[in-house]
Amino acid sequence: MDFIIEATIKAVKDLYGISIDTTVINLQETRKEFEGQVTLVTFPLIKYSKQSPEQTGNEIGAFLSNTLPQIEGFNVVKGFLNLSLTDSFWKSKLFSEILDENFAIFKPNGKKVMVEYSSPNTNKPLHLGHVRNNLLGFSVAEILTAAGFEVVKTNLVNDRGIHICKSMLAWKKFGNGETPTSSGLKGDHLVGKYYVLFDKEYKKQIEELKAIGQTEDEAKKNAQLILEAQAMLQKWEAGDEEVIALWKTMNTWVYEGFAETYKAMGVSFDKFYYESNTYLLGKDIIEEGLRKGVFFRKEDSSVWIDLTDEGLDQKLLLRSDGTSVYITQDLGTAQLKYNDFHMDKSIYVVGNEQDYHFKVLFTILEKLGKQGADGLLHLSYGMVDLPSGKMKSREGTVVDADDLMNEMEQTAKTHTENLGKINGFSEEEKLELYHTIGMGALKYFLLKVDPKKRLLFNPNESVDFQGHTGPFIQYTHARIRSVLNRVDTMLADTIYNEKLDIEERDLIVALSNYPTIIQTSAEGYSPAVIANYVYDLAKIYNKFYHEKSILQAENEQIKQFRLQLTNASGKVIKHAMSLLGIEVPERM
RNA sequence: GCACUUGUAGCUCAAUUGGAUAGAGCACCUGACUACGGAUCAGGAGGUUAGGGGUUCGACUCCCUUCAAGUGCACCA
Repeated sequence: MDFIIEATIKAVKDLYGISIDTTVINLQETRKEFEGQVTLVTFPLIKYSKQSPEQTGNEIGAFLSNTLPQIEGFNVVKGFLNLSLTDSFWKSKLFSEILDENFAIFKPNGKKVMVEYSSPNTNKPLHLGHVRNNLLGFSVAEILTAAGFEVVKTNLVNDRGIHICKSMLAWKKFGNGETPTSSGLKGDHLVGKYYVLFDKEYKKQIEELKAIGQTEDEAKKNAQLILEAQAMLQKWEAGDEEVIALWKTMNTWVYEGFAETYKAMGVSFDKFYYESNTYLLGKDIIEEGLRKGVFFRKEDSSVWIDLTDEGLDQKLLLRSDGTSVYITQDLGTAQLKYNDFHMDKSIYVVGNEQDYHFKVLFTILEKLGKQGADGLLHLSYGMVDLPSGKMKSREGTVVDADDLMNEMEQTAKTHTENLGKINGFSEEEKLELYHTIGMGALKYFLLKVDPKKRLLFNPNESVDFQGHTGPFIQYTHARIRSVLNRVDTMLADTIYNEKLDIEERDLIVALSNYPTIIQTSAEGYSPAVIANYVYDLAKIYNKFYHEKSILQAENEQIKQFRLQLTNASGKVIKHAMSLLGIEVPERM
């Protein structure tokens, strides 16, 4: 709508003799209850016009409809100037933009962005919280790619530390050599089972110690199991062959399990980083910071940074014994990633519980003057809560990712069978469809919510398949395909003499917004923008579909025109859904 | 206690980033042509945008304040 903005600037110049900036021009889509498709808000302009908002609207409206052939009429309601664009404008919008094969395809912008997401621990299987993280990360990567960025998806695997040793130790003590093969358990679930078992046995020991007079804190420190786990960690760090071998074995099980889950979720990565390789990094950055005077050393020789000027605290960066803390290795890893890829932006998809950590991390990197520091972003998302509150693995209230996905497929199966519309599907096709629909429902459910907001998931009320849902949009696509599959000749006519019906025009307007929507969602790193758009689009298409006959249209020209509209809608729906990582079926 | 985030219909979410009479879905009620797929469409009911104050032509949006919920404040990761 740039031409309207330009013309408005000219209008203000010609009418009132003042040059204005584009920023004071506020264009928006006209509300349904009024005539017109584009609305100019006149309030910001009245200080130049020195007229009432109505008067200003009328004067600019008259100017615009006189100078712009695309505008056929206008009306002013309060301070809002509603512009009606001609049919031929909207038709050419459809024929020359929307139906063009390059529609909504952005040229590469030459910028590289890294999206780090997933980043699991290798001591237990993934749960619903991870699912949100993975879907968000993947979708944001798709959206940025569509917006013209070169995207590198990375996964920083937390594969070492005391928690890993806990499952290792429990397996060694109580496992009797159990393996995924021998037990039939998925690798990550098997390892997770021993993590839980460790906790159970550990608690028992704590109780025993308390019974003989130790305090809670003492008991936690002195319990045999935790001492053994700590000893195991030390052995791991010392490179003890036996411990390393066990670690490798169990991690391999976990990776095999994760690979399955990732595949089911439909996410992927370009580069894996492992903390077992990066946990010692960062010490040279400590030296650098000390040299530059950004960090300081206390008498006990621990190293700190003072961030009180930034409204943060003093932060420990290196212990008095010279060993690193968490943020030390994050500093090192940030440097490593930059050295590897030289990206312009680096996005960390991590829950909002780490807001403070990332504020500190980014501030430090900035203070050090690190390259790429200005492109760092914490994509902070809200926790997934159950009606009972937070998920707690130790209390068994986690929603397991694999279980959840299976349930979704089962529900999809039940719905589909009840409707009985898939005659002729092979068993394989059926399974694929159930997966597509079940995951569509789940992904849409999680992605339609603004990332920064917390999300409530009620396992007892299954995710809907009707209304504002993934399957609703998938269904719209399937119906579009069904119509298109019934015609054997589709002409690419670009001449259309009939008057546009409201439903047709509304659809063109919605379709034409798509590139802007991609832009907006990329700028805000928000798949929810796409999700809400594609739902609106599907609704508008369904309205059109219901009101207008396509195959039985009044004449062949109208039929062909509506087929093209249908075709364009199907393509945009499919593309937008793909940005959410959701597939759309041909039939369902 | 301090810091950050959030609070919109009974429930789950929107609101073009300060614009019109705050919109959808679910649930509830009513209706839909012998037509291209009814996982659809149309209509009804449902709101003091947590409360109060302020800025503005205009506030769900910005500022102050009270309340409520969540998260973070380790020589843990």
